[in-house]
Amino acid sequence: MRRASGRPKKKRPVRARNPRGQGGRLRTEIIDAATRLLASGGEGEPLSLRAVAREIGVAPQSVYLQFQTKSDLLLAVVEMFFAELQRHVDKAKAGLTDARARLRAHCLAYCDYGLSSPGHYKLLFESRLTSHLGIGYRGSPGSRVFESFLETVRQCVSPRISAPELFRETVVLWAELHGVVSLRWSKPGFPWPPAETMVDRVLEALNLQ
Amino acid sequence: MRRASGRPKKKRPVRARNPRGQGGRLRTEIIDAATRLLASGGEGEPLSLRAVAREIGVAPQSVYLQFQTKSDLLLAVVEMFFAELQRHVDKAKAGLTDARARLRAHCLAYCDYGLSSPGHYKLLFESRLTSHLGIGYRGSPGSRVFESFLETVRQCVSPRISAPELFRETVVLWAELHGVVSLRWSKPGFPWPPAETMVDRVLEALNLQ
DNA sequence: TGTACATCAGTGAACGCGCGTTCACTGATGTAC
DNA sequence: TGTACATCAGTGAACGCGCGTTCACTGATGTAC
Repeated sequence: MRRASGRPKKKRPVRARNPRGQGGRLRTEIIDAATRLLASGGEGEPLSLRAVAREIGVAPQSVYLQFQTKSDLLLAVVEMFFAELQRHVDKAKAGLTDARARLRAHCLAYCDYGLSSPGHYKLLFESRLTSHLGIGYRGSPGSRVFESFLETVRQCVSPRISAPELFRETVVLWAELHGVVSLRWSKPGFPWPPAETMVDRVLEALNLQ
Repeated sequence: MRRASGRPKKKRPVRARNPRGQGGRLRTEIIDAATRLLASGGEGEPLSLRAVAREIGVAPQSVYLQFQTKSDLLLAVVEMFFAELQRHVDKAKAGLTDARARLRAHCLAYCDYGLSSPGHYKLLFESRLTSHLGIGYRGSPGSRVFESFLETVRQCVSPRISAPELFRETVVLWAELHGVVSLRWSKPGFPWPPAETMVDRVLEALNLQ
């Protein structure tokens, strides 16, 4: 995914403009470029609108034809990433029927997403950019992801458990998963046990395995 | 801690230069200013050398009299913050003798540090700035903090536990604490249960309470 | 005791950079008549 | 079938900003003789 040249000197790669009536394609190109940049520039640098334009070979102003501001672009990217995460998790569970196997697959896939796409994960769950983008809980781009996680946990616990208890168990588990991913990127020099080991231990401790 | 004026327009507040021979005082002033800026500008903005100079009322170049580069300044700040975190945790445990009470106090103090000083916590445990500052494990500014945590956990488990098992239990617990703090800042709109509730649940699950 | 000099804590001015954003413009393509 | 015109997908050029860093300089204070 990383560009061949260390520094892109060429400002204007060849790029045919979209056919008349297809200007909206640029929107997808922009989001894709942002995705690529965040995936490759794994160091965690913040995304710049100009870098996205450069990546596509378009003038910086052209981004404004599709997004009102940089924040709007980021919001669109975040929505894409949450959908991506959801697909990743769903795929991992596909075919599994045992509730506990499904939960374990869900947890491991969540970690895998964070560990293989740090740029994407950090934008979703660490960035100051997204915490003030209006992403709260109800109806937020991430809420579907959380709700599917909660349902997956529900299948592993007693049906007589109270809603707050289920919620608490889910959130405690989520915090562990986030810690596994986030700390690993924060302290790469630390002798981390495999993510799988940590996930299995917490599932066992919470009596979910 | 927040500055009275929204935007500091005045570029040159009155400031007496340090007496001859005391130029090194500026070093402390710089670190203090960085501490203040990170504490108040809680939004999570990255620290700039020029902002630090502005905060003290000194020219940007003056920082170079005390630090070779911005990274050196950051390293000094990080060391300060780790020491600060250690003091915070030690203070919470002071006077407690029961091993499990001490561990619980340690965990709650860790969360409290992260929740009350997000700027400091994020620099220590979320920033791209520090993960490449040469902060690994052995001998790193943060290793003392981890080792004291590991010792505190050790007092709560069977003396026959193996070293890798103890290490794993400690790391799993740490990941949970980090998740509790980090996710809360990342998703302020989410209906989080109290940090204490989550800490107590994971301690119970890990049979440490 | 007076003075030349070294030392020290800083500053003035500038460098080149990338950033988000705005305004006026271009040039190809389709459409109305 | 030809042509004037509207629409559309973009660009040229510039704005003001803050950033890390460098180089040459200043002016007060202490010290050697």
